[in-house]
Amino acid sequence: MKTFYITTPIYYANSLPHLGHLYTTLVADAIVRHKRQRGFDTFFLTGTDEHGINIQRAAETNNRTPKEQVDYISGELKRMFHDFRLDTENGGYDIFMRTTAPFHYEGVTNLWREICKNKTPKGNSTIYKGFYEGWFCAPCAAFKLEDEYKIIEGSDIPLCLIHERPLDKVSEESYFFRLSDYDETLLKIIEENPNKIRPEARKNEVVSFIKQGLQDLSISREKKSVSWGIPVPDDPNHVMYVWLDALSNYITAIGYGNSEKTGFDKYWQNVTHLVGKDILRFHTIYWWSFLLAAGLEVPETVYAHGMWLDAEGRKMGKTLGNVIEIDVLQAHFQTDAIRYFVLREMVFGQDGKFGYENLIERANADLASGLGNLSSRTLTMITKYRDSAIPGGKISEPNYLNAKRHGINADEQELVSVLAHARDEFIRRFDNFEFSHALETLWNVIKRIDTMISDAKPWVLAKDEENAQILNAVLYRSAETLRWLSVLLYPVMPEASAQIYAQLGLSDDISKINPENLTYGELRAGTKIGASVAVFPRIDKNKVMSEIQQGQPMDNTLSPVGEDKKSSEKTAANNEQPAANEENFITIDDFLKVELRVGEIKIAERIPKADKLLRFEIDLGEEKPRQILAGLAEYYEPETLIGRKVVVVANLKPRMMRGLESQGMICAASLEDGTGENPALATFIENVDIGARLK
RNA sequence: GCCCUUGUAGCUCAACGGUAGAGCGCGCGGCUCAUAAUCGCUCGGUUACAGGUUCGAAUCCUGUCGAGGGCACCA
Repeated sequence: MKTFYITTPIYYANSLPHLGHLYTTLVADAIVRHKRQRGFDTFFLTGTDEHGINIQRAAETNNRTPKEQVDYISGELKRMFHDFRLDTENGGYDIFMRTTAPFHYEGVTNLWREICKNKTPKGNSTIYKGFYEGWFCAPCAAFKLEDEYKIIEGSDIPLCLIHERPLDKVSEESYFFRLSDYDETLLKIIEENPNKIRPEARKNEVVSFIKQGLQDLSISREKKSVSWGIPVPDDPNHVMYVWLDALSNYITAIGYGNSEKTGFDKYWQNVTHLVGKDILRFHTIYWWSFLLAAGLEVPETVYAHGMWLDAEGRKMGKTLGNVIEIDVLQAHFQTDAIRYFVLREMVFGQDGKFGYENLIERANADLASGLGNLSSRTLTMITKYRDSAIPGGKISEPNYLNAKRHGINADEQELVSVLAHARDEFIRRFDNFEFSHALETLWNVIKRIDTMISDAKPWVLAKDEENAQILNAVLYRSAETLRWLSVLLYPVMPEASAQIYAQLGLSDDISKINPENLTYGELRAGTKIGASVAVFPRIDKNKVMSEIQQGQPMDNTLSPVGEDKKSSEKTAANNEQPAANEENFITIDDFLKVELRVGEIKIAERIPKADKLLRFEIDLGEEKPRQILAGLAEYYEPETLIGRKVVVVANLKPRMMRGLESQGMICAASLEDGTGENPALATFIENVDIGARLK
């Protein structure tokens, strides 16, 4: 039996679930369901990467232990996957991998030992001890990466973003992986197997990266600087660092180096790694080299997909406030509509645009008006004209001419070949990760059947008993097409397809029907159809959009201070629509809904790795100071703000940013179009009491 | 700075050396089985700009302008 193993990246457990996590897992889910239908023996992995300095830091920030932190995040991810029916219970992933699992420790330890035993392609030792040099911040007790320090002009010594003090150049003992010996081997593999890295443009980037020359890779840290990790075998003063630990999950999960899990021999030889384009290099150059060093095969396919941008094509970001919120999707849209949208809208491998409005338009046009309506009109006619039983589809010779007069080809071969061709094309495209095109071919079929119905006019045929056979044929062809579509679309829309299938009166488990074996005519005449219910209810765009906007005022009405120019423009433009026929005024009641209060900044500090956000604790005269995040880091030094009295929007719905809850917003002045001076915090000339309300 | 991709209808994209097309939106007409659905027709493009190669260029080449991406230890 052919096997198929697919993985998503294991998501780093320092931030809450977002669209990126959902998207990749959802695509993998669709692919694996398709392969299962086709009879492949499949395995589907997703999970969390739970070690490293960033987890330690996230844990500290949230007053948790690292273990509590990763339990929390992986729990949230699992909850999201469950909500979107991507978990095992709902026929989704086979394993939710966690790098803190004991079997993973065992597996990685054995992988390390195995790598050590071998030589590189150039005959050198694979792992050696050396010194890792980096910029170290003593108060943080940590090495700083490029985005965690800044270099002031005229100085060579970078400053820590948190402590604003110069970093020390420190070297630390570290194990190194001799990546530099693998360049030729990697290039050879890629050249001989050009489809292993896709899409092609990304493959070329990897190739040119390798050709620049590879440096050896530090694969451990001293325990005193990074404690949260897997110990290096036989050297307890070191823990393994990020990539070796994380990447190897793909094999430990199927039993490499441990006896708890099984399936390595079966599954590893045909694995597809789905990754975001931002981590492609690690999944090719690093990962393949580790595998080669351990004497293992490199993956069959590594596919780098694009990123979701907002409706205007800008990157999504917390500070921009243009993020697609998972709970909004969950609250307002059918899971199947979301699945369809992401697979149809993004040409896989390129970036795609995601806006709630686009989602609604797609769902209404393609699902409600397209597939849903075809299903509805077909089933209704069968109920009405044929007493809810599927009629026979054959047209006998005496009726040939009559059929032709009604625009119907008596020979069903034409439709048979249309369906077969669409099916083949769909499968081919799907296998080739061209989901958008795959779906398009099926929608051409829908269009064709809609046209057939309009041409034949069943409501006219029904009036004359002489046309009974022609009417039967029209209804049968439409119903049979729906059966095919249900089977083909199952991986994309598991629930809706099953519903349509059931409404046709069929009771098989659609997830087990191989679309390759679909045969025209297998829908049996006489089958009693089930109750017809709208599978894709039409979405009231104005209503849903206004609900979404009300639900998250911060995202759509108030732009956080100090933001991107275009963002303010677009935000303003969007808001004109709902209020288009109103005067551009609000009432005093509207204004009083906004609770503006005076607060004193008690704590102001930078957030690691966030270049725009500052974290504040602000006293509003309440029991405890509030934690508020604001995008001011580019304009103010946090220390200078402590003690300052500012205007705070006190009743803004709290929201998570960078894993921290922001319980309000600080008011600052800036031009709508973002030109001019930096944003200025609103303050008072006279002395004011903390907690006083502005009105 | 170096390298790569890209610029086609209002929007999203297809045509990859041979008459520029599709979907959505807009406008008109038809139909009533259907979720204001569906069917037909119309409107709509100096293919960013300027040169060049060619019998013929959206397509190949050069340049200009615009957009996006890659250039290592962060998932």
